[in-house]
Amino acid sequence: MIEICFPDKSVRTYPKGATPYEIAQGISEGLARNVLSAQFNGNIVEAATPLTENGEIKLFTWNDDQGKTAFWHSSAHVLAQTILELYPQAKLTIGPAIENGFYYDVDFGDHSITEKELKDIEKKFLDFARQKFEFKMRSASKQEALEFYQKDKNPYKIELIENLEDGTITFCDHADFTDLCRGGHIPHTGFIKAVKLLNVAGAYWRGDEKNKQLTRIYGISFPKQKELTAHLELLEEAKKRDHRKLGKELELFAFSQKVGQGLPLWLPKGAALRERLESFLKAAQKKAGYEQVISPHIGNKELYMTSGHYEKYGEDSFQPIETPAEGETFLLKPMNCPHHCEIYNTRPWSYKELPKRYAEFGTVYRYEQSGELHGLTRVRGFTQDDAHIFCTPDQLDQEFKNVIDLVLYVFGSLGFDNFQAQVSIRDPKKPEKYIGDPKNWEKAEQAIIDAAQEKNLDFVIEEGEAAFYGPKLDFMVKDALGRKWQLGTIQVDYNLPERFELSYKGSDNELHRPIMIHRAPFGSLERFVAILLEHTGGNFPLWLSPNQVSLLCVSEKHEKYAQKVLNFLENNEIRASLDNRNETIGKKIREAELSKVPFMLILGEKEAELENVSVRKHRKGDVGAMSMENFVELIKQEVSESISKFEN
RNA sequence: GCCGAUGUAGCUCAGCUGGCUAGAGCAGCUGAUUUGUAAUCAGCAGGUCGUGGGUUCGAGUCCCUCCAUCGGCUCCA
Repeated sequence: MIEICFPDKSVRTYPKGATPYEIAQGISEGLARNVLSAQFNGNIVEAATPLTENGEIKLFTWNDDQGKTAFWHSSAHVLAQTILELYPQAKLTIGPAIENGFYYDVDFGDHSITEKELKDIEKKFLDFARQKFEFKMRSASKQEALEFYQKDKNPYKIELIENLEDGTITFCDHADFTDLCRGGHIPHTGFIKAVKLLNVAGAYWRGDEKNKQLTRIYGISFPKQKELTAHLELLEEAKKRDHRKLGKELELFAFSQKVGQGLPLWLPKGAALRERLESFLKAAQKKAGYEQVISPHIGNKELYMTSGHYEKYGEDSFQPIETPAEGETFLLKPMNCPHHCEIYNTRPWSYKELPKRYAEFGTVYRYEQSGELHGLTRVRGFTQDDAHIFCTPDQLDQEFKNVIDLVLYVFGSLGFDNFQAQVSIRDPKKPEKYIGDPKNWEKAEQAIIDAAQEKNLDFVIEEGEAAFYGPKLDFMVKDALGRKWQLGTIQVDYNLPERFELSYKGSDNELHRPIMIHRAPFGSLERFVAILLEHTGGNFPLWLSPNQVSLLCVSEKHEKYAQKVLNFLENNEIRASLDNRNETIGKKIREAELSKVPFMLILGEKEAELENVSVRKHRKGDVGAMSMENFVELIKQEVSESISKFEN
């Protein structure tokens, strides 16, 4: 007999070799029917794994992330089985579960998969799933494993196995299909009632551009058809919040083929929105002791040779600008830091004067590969809400934490509460990617981790995500479709101060190197506005709304009164516009609603007579009549409420 | 940059397997209407079908080039 401890700390005894499925059966048949996988003594096991020792168990169903992982992992097996059935010449590589579904990377040789073929694959997939094939794990020696795939002429699996240790290799069989696998399956394929293969994409073998490009098939599966339908509806809903669609509809920004790809044009309403974000941050930064600076859009090549950026990105960037006079070479500014270093360098500094905090809404240009461009989130010309802090080693800790506070303040003000903090450090396997003294790197990485811990940030550490000159603390936010984007970023840099020979006079009357912090709470105005659009669906907080109030006259007769109300609002610094077209009031309201303007004022006979306004709120409807003064009060209150919310 | 898909009026979309002067709704313009909380009516105008080439008696439709966009991969100072 073995003793099994449950999450509620209760303990029961079972015969040796009992499986999680049988244990679930002992609790209830319903649970047993729904158990997808389990965790035993901290390891993921299958529902059918015999347990032979005492331990703690957790049973997972569809409602647990681990249950979903097992479900999708198993679905990837069925997809692989289906692919080999329909395309016997295909070579399987890897096929994991992901956050929402699963994929399988396959080498189809010269064949490319079409949409129609996906349908056929889905059909066969469900055919197999319905047959309730059990997943069975078994161990194999390295030799056996290699032989299996040599027979199969699959160089990818052979490469994978060659990197595995003998004795740790396991296979999973279901039906007559076998795959190299670490385990973590649902009991049988019959649980999978619905599947949708979402798209095909190219993906490099082992993620390396130099390797062969494989075909990746993405899919998602569910235990009920209804859940698949709901998921697809959710995706449709998300598309409505796409910032590219909203940006066009709300006339915020546009792109032009003539101007060039990845070069956004800000329309009046979008530019006004940006300006409000800028002044919001400028005010916060002024309070935090920043000073605004301005630097030009091009810089001498020498500048970027000094900074090291030329060596790193010169070849893969916009190419240098040559002047008519020989020997002059300029580059489009790809970042502001070197300029700010030179601003620091304009005079000597005493330790008593540090930290210096130079801030600039600096527009930079980067040659992003064409396939990388994506709406406003990845562009070739964008404006960073950049600043560089030059401080002494003693000040680093406090300065860094102050910046975290500033980023949290900005995110809080705009309602980004579900961000993910990420400490981006070096890739230990690729030291050649980074410049500077490893000792400084260690110091900087530790400083960031300490600060993140002290600020109680819920953070993950990502290897290989650091900038080439230093580690970062990044603030990641998801878009409507769940893709992660880096918004805020804080970076510690020992490198540029060295390269630009920055110094300050210490209390010991000796020259010392300052440390530099790069930081941008928004990241870039472009990306920030994009993600803000996707989060709000275009329903901006009142203080940011391009147009806060639309005045709608009932007929042209009331235009004069409406004009008076408009003047009154504008005198009170409220952004308002007048719709005096010869249209019905119903139509004007409809259009105002569609344009997502927060407030509408209906102005007709009654209002002109009583000198008041009838207020309608976006998505809420009629809220009744009030005096102009009270309406202005209402607006001001709503604005100050949303501002004060993030003042504390 | 790579893999795959897409590109018809300002916007959203029809246009079957190639066949008469390329259609619709919304937006626009003109006129009528002077309107009370999500679309008043009528008329008019608007497209060398992303670009350049090719196949064909004939191309929006088939093939190729390039450009742009979308989904991924890689990259992201």
